[in-house]
Amino acid sequence: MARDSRITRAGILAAATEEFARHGIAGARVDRIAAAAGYNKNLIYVHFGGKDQLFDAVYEAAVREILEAAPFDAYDLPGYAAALLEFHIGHPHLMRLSRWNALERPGAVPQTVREAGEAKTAALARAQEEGRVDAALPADRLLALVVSLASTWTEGTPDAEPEGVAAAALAARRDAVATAVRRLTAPRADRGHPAGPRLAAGSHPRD
Amino acid sequence: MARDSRITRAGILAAATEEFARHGIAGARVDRIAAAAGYNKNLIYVHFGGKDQLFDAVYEAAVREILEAAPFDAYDLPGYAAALLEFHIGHPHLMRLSRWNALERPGAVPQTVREAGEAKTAALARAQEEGRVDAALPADRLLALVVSLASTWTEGTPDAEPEGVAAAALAARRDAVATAVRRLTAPRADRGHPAGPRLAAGSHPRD
DNA sequence: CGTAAGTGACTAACTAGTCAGTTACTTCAC
DNA sequence: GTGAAGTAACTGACTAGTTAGTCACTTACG
Repeated sequence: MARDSRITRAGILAAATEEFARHGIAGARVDRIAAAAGYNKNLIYVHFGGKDQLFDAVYEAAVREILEAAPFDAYDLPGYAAALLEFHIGHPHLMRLSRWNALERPGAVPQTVREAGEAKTAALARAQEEGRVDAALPADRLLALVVSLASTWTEGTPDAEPEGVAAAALAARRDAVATAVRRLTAPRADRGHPAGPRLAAGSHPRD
Repeated sequence: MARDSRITRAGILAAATEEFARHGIAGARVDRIAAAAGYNKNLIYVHFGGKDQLFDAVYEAAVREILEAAPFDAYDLPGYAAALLEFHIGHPHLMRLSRWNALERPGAVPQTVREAGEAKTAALARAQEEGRVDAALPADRLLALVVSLASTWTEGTPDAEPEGVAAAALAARRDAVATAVRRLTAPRADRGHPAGPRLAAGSHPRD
């Protein structure tokens, strides 16, 4: 029997990731996590403090994982979006955890995520200034749209399939996302100066 | 005291919508719904059958509402996306209900949603054949991307604000979405598509 | 007075969290 | 080496509070 607390922590974390991803915070059961990990329930309280703090740990680890797996590249946004989509399809847990967190804890964005977002925005703004990314939209808005495109067909959307998609379909979707991001972000030579505020023609869709 | 069962049903449904939108299925409390509606808990079981079936009723009603509020227009996709975003910002409940449903009941897409999606795809495919929408991507994939763009900054995403956004910020986001959708869907003359592509993008995103 | 609408009290099952006690591993005197 | 002592890891049993769902009964209305 393993008596190393690091191994125990890791085992509980793995079981908790599975449980939280599937059922969310309110739906997760501490007993189920302990049973799946093969440890006594009390260890969860000893090692993590409680259900909520266990979720914190799980989510934090998941965020760190995706930040490593899909590094941001302001000079290749289509590639970045494609990598993001591919990672989400291959690791559905992370997107589910993110969605649960957004729904069950409105406004509770982890520090890690916030910082990473700011760094991405800054890098994107730089790329826009250099003329390598279209500058019609400000960096923060553009980034949100790119990430949104990369989240198509992922868990938590109505278009997500319960089971894995065929490889061919996945490739087609990845290409679709890459195409969409390219059209959204490729610099447009004919458009002139990037500073001009030429948004949606300033019309009034609704009055 | 109202003794009309239709009024009772509506009252319970309204309270349940609020509760389910906020807490999801697992997190919702039947007692809370009954108390908020001002009726005895047992009426929920009499009128709806149980917690799960109550959620079904709530979600079905919400879906019908959004289908009415933001009718699909394959010839004005930027306007459609903008209207969708605006509706979601103004009525956050519906997006939250949709996300809860996707997370807590994987693969359980209501018939209404499925049918509406098929109709939209068909209409979009027609618009592509007519050359009024870019045809580089198949209709179903293109539609998913457009809806995804319209879901940026809505509930259930990390970018959603807990409280209402300022009117100016909302307008900027709506225009950003419209711009992105236009770039994604406007017919491109240089693409060498069989159907003669004509200028479809008018100066107004919505009529 | 018959019936549909509504109520209050109840329960069986569950659930997060606690706690006294046990087990295995390390340290160190001899 | 060896065994006593100390300690971190771990366990089983328990509790107090919740929760979905039920049921016998009452109320209002035509």
